[in-house]
Amino acid sequence: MPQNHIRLDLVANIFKALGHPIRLGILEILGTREKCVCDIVSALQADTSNISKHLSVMKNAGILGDRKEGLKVYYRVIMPCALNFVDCAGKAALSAIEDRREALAG
Amino acid sequence: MPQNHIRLDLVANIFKALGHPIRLGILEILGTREKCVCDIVSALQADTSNISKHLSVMKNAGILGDRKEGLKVYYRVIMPCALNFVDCAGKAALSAIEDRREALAG
DNA sequence: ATACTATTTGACTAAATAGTCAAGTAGGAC
DNA sequence: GTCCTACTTGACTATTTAGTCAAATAGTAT
Repeated sequence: MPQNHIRLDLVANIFKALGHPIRLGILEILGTREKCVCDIVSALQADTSNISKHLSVMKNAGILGDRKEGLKVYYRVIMPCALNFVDCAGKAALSAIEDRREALAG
Repeated sequence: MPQNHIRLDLVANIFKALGHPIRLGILEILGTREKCVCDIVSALQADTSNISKHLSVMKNAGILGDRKEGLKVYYRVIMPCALNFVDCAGKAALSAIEDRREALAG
C-alpha cells in the first residue's frame, strides 16, 4: 500500500480526537441522539467556546456531523463504532485498575 | 459516579496512546504476536529511542505489556480490543474518504 | 435599523507532545 | 575486568494542543 502513512494519519486523527476527557464526555452525552451545542454546554457545565472547539475537532476527524436549525447547531455521532470504542476502552481501563489493585494487594 | 473524570482520563489516555501514526504502525506490526524492540525498529525503519518512547506511551496506557529475555525486550498487545479499534477506525477513515470523493465528484 | 441569542473564530499564553542526540543501564561474550 | 548489543532515559528544541477571553458571524425578533 503506497499511501499507508496517509491511512495511518487519518486513523490516528480519529483516535486523537477521542483522546480528551471533555470530548469523551461529549460523546457520552450525544450517544445516539443529536444535541445542540447549548445542551452539551449545560450538561458539562463548561465554556461554550471551549466546547465549540472540541466539537470541531471531532467533526474534522469524521466522528461527528452537524446540522443547523435556526440559531442552534445540532451535533450527532456519525461514526457509530466510536461509541463502541469508548465503551470497550472504558471496560479495559477499569480492568486495568483492577489488575493494579490486585497486584498491589499481592 | 463520583470519579467519572478519573475514568474519562484513563480512557482518554488509551485513545491518546493510539493517536499517533507510528504507534498505530507498531500495533499493526505486533498484531497478536510479541516482537522485540529491534524487530519493530527494523520493520518501521525508525530511530530506536523514538520507538522506545512510543512503546512506553502505549505500555503506560495499558495497551502493551513487555517481557525481558536476555538483551531483548519483547512487547505484546495486552488490550485486544485496541486491535479492533484500529481495524474499525481504518474502515471508518476509508469510507470517510470515499464520501468526500463522491461529494467532490457530485 | 437595533437588540438578543447561539455559535464560531482569532489572538494569545500555557502546557503537553514529538523528535533527536548524547548518555546511561543491563545483560551476554570474552 | 572490557567490549558489544539492546534498550531506556535525560536534556533539549520544535511543534501541537488546550483554555480563555474578546470579537465576529448568523439567525430571530421587534
